[in-house]
Amino acid sequence: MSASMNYKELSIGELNRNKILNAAEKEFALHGFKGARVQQIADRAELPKTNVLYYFKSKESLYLALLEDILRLWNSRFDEATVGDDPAEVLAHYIADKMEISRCRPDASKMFALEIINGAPNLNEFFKDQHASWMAGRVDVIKQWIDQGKLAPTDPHYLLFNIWATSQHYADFSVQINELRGKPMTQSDFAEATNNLIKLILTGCGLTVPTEFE
Amino acid sequence: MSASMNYKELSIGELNRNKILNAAEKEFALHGFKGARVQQIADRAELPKTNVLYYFKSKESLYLALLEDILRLWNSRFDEATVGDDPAEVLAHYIADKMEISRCRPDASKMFALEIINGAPNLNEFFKDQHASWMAGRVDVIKQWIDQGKLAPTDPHYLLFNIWATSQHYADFSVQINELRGKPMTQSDFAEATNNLIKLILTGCGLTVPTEFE
DNA sequence: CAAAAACTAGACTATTTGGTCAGGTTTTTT
DNA sequence: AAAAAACCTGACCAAATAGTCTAGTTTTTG
Repeated sequence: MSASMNYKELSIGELNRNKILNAAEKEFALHGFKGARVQQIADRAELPKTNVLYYFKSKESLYLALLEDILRLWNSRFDEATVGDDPAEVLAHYIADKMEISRCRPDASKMFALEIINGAPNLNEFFKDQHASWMAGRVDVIKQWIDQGKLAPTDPHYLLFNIWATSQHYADFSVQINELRGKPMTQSDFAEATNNLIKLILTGCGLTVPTEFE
Repeated sequence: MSASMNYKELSIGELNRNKILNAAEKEFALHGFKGARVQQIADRAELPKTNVLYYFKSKESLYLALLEDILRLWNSRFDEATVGDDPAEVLAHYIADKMEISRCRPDASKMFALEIINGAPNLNEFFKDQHASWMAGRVDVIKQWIDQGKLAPTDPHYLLFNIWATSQHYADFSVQINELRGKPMTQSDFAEATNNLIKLILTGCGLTVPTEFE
């Protein structure tokens, strides 16, 4: 991007790159890496296929660029929580953040789900190590909360898995959810589901739901 | 299968069909319908590709045969529960059954997950209607339990979604779970996770965990 | 305004893919 | 044992696919 450009306007390149990334996210979310077709990404982006391969040198590099973007979504306030924080506040906000991602970025969630289901062939060791050490840190904080009697004794791993599973389900399984509810989830349905989930998890941990999520 | 055959021995055809179905379940679970390759299914089944297409006339019909098998897995005792039953017993067993599927048939669970994430293009209207009416019936029973004060008030839809999400997560995201735990889930880990989950869900519904799951 | 850089895109290619065919062998039935 | 049915498989084939090449046009820069 040229330096003379103000914040409003994007160069043609930036614009097309965004179009392609958006289209690719949808296609990869629908069909996974192997199943997605460059031509269909191009069609969705309303560009010739050659143009897609001009901006991203291969299907794989496009996929990887997207995956990197998506991994950044996972960052949250919970990352910096310490034993001094209030677990009810921290966990409630963490759950709410996760639900917000499911509502606003369902395709990102689906793409990540497919990557994991497929055996995570594109998540490199750096990311895995980073993720594992994040986990270790969070497990540690939760254990300390339990030791201090702030939280009912429970396995911290399972607690986190349950939070991820339930929140991501609203994105990954949205087709089934909409079919069974008979109507799509509105923003206020999401708010209701979020409070419901916070209540379930927090109650299950012996915590009181913060008033803002009641 | 010929009538003269005893229960022990399978005809060549039955044997090969099983080999193919097992191999295909793995491949479809890894790559989805579009991403799976007939050649790789054949390799995994240790048969020539032509042989796969001898038993199943196309990749699609193989996929559909498998999907039909998998949908039968979803049947459970909960299907026939009525308002007269004990919700704690019924839900605890339902959760335990779901966890057992995740442990024993992870690839079936993954294949189903991919089908839903991909927009359920192969689930026909008959199945969807059947599923929707199952849901309506179960929602009804749960509502009656709530009306009778057997269960804390909660949205029955979200309750079921949460049960599915958490239990299926152990199959669908097993790669991530194993990576973060640093070791694979053993059978007794599953038993522990099951009891943990039952406690979470039941406590969240104001129920007491049946002693067999404590 | 001229040169350079960025962008566009049709034609093409090498490879992969699902699927067919034809001519076999083996197993089952009568 | 003969006929029929079931099973096997190498050789193909047409379509689809990721990616290249080349010859442009447009935009940016000095």
